Amino acid sequence: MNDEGVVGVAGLLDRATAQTYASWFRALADPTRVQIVEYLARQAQAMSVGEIVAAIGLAQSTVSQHLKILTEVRFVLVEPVGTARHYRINDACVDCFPSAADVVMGRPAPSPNGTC
Amino acid sequence: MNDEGVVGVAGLLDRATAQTYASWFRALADPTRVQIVEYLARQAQAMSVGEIVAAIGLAQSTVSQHLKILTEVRFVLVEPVGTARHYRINDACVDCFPSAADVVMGRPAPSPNGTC
DNA sequence: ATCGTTCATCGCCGATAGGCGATTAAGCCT
DNA sequence: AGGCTTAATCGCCTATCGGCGATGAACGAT
Repeated sequence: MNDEGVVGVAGLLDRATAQTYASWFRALADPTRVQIVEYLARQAQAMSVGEIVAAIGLAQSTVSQHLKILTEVRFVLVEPVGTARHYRINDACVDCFPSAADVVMGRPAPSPNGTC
Repeated sequence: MNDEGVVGVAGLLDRATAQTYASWFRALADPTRVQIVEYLARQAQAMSVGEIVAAIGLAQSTVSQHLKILTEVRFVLVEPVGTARHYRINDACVDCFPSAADVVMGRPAPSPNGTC
């Protein structure tokens, strides 16, 4: 992303990286989305929208909108199954999102990330 | 926070915890704030608003507003020094924020957190 | 007391977010 | 074809965000 290690000479995090990280954090800036992601992360198999709606307890349109936001940043992946759609966590993000949190907190991530 | 490990029987993350985490993520949902936090995290000593304004390149009122948001979630701590104010990273958050990211991604944090 | 410096706060703006009901679209099944 | 189920999209609402200039408050120095 940047040969200098994502940090410019002035000691400021690369703007593009900051924007990417901010988009990830914004995707989780809502308690409902935090619950959805954490819920999906602990499920062995993918879940339908109906199941997620039942677990969350908000309107179907609302949950669908949250799922759209989560898929746009690829925290969550979709697969159409008949008339339903199965949502599951993106395992790549399970690794690289917490390491982004480390970077922001001043701990350069040692692991080879770039998958996300 | 919850004897069952922050996760209810239905397999949903505790709403209060989700709200707290969401407020943390919302504080970093802007690229400028991501840059400010990462910048402060790599500084040995606290920085004045003027120095941060110079580094960021936005209006003083804008930076001040961002700093207010970051202090409200205690990612950043303030100390008045004469007519200036020195901002620095909250070391406790350096530990507990990435572990919150782990929790959301389905990895229960093993470390004893509760400092934040 | 007055000025200069440093920073927070206010008011305004356009843009975005989050919730909902209603509607549309896409598959399945008779 | 017709109806049923599932889920995305649309439109509307209010609320919050992010940017800015201008103003105000606190302090040090003269």
